[in-house]
Amino acid sequence: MADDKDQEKEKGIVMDTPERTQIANPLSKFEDSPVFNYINSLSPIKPVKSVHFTQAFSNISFASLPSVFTSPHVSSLKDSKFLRRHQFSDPSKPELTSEDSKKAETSEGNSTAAQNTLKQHSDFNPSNSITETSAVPLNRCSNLESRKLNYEAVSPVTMNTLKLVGSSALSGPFINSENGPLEIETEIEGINQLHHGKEACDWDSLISDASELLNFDSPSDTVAYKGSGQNTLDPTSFNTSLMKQTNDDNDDALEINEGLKGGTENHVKIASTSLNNFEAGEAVEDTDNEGGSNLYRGIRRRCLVFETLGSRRKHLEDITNGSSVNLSESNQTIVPSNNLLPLRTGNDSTKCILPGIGLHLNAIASNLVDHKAVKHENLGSGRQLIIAPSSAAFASMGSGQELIANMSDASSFENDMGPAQNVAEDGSKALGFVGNDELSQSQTSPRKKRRRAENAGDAEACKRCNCKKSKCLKLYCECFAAGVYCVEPCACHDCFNKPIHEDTVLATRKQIESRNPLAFAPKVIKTSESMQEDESSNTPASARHKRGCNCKKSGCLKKYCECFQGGVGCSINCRCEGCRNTFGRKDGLEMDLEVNECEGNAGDGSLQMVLYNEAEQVSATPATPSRLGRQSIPLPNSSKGKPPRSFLAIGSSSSQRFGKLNHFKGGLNKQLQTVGENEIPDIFEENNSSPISGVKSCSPNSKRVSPPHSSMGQRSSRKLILQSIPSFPCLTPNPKQ
DNA sequence: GAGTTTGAAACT
DNA sequence: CAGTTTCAAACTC
Repeated sequence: MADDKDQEKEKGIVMDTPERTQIANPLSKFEDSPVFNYINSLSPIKPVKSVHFTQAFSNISFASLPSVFTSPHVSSLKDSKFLRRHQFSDPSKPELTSEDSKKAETSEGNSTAAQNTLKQHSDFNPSNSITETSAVPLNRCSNLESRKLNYEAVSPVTMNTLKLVGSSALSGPFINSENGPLEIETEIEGINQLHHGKEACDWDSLISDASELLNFDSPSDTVAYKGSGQNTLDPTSFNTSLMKQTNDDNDDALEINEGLKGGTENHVKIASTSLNNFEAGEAVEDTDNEGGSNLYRGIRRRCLVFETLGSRRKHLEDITNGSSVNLSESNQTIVPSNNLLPLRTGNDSTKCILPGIGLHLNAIASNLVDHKAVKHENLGSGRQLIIAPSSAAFASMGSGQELIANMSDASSFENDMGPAQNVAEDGSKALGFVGNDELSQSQTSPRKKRRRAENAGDAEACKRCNCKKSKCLKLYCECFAAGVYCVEPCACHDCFNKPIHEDTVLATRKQIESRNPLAFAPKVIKTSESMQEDESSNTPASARHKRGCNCKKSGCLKKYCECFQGGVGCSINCRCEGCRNTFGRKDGLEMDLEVNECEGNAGDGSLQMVLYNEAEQVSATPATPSRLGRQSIPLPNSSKGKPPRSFLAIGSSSSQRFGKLNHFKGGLNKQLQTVGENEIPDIFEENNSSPISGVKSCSPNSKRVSPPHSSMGQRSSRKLILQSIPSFPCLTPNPKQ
């Protein structure tokens, strides 16, 4: 324990939680046990140490976590999850260890049990390991946490050399407990809902869907990996495990975290840990070939992002408190360009992608990661990690195709799963983003970047602002408005919309929200359900602009018009003049026509394709821009946890399907962001009862779509699939359209 | 790439 | 709430 404290001290983290002490005793006892000693003797690694560190680390993580949660809304959701996991992990670990000890005691060959477990892991049969991991304790205890704990225990073994006997031992029990994923899923879902429910309540007034969205958002994470089906790995587990590892093996951590220094190490470590997790995930998932795993990773990443954020925050605080850490360094790491470039040599870059992105992106990233054994060596900080994806991650990638190819490869193992498609799609977007980054480095012109991005990604991969006077702290700034930090590709001047200025950003957000509580709410909200409510809209479109447009000259036919930009028809709320919005005029005539057209062409594959693709794009894109590798701005809780619009998905499936008949080419990008986001939830929501049918009918890729549904449809993963599926077509390298 | 247009956001 | 200004994206050349 002394060692632990020392380490903590070194890291500038003071962790003397009661939990720790509590844990400590049992552990020490355990360590003293002959079995433990025996095991230790067998393994070159020193379990005792590891155990201690694990605890310490958990504690550390604990400490850092709270800071993470300071950030509002989206983060809060995930954070909460994350936090929970950690929390549980902490307590559970002791249990686990005790369990292990128990097992060891019971088992004659004390070492045998451990060895067996180790073997299982060491054999590295990904599927096996995964299964085991996933084989969560059936206990309805519904403790994801418990599961997570289990995962934690397992993961370390799998990934690193079996250091933790206890963990390995633990895996044993769970192996048998393989439960239908469904059950687990439900559990998870329930939990998620619980978590999200809180957040949602704030929103409900504005958007009834918001709650769903929220649920969808994070749940999707869970769902995602649930959906993956059998093999569900808990990201957190990886994180924790990795964390442990990092603590245990400073060597490893150090290696990974080269360039990180002293006080920053804690945070950095966390980040790196997450990266490690990815790696681990890779190992496990590589063989897995299931989209779910990817999705799952997405979750992890997301957590990572938040985690990193939190850690970063804390880190900063620590630093300010006199820690040896170089603040500037940490901050700088945020900027991808510096550190990232060196890093990425081909494969490495892929890992960078991981950072908290949307599911799609996550999936992409995960895929990439899976296929590429990457080392996240230079990931200095969480931030870097987060941002890395954009610039660094793809820096190596020459062309979008390349990226896509990679992605497709990665996705290929997903077996025609929607996720794979998503991946590809995302990849293209990401590519665009990447390309932008690349370009950004060489080219200073934002426009150029933008164009490049568009070209490469086909859709604006992410938001890139060009603010000159607003400091990116006003809604003028697209990044800020979208609830994301500006990244390198942005050509903004005097930008304050960066993690470094998180406080400022949050304060500004609060201020703006105080003025307009819905300022950061999605501009396009689903109205399909509310169609009845929203009598103003006769149109079939299910989404409408929140406030409506005020166009005078554009006729609502250009992206100047927010309605058009959002891919939604104008509504009664609009004060536009001469509205000719192809997605639906104020009078709703156009929409009706569109609907008829769509329906009439139901038999026409091409037409359907068009519709579907558009819809897909909508759904897909939204996730990417903000999530694509960019750190989302933690929303102030005070704001009632309104998610950044990018995160808020208020579905409008119908609008997508019908309203998008129009050939909206230029405006898709943003449209996607708002509507698209919305779309997903909507589909999810509306199609819940008969999810697939709706999609299938219009989807050109029905094949791809249907399989996932059918196979996974029973699970909550279905939601995820739906979401991902839509996105696929547009991004695919060779969209039929 | 520069300049113009446009409409949202911010301000009064 | 209305009018004006500011701003940055969208667009055009």
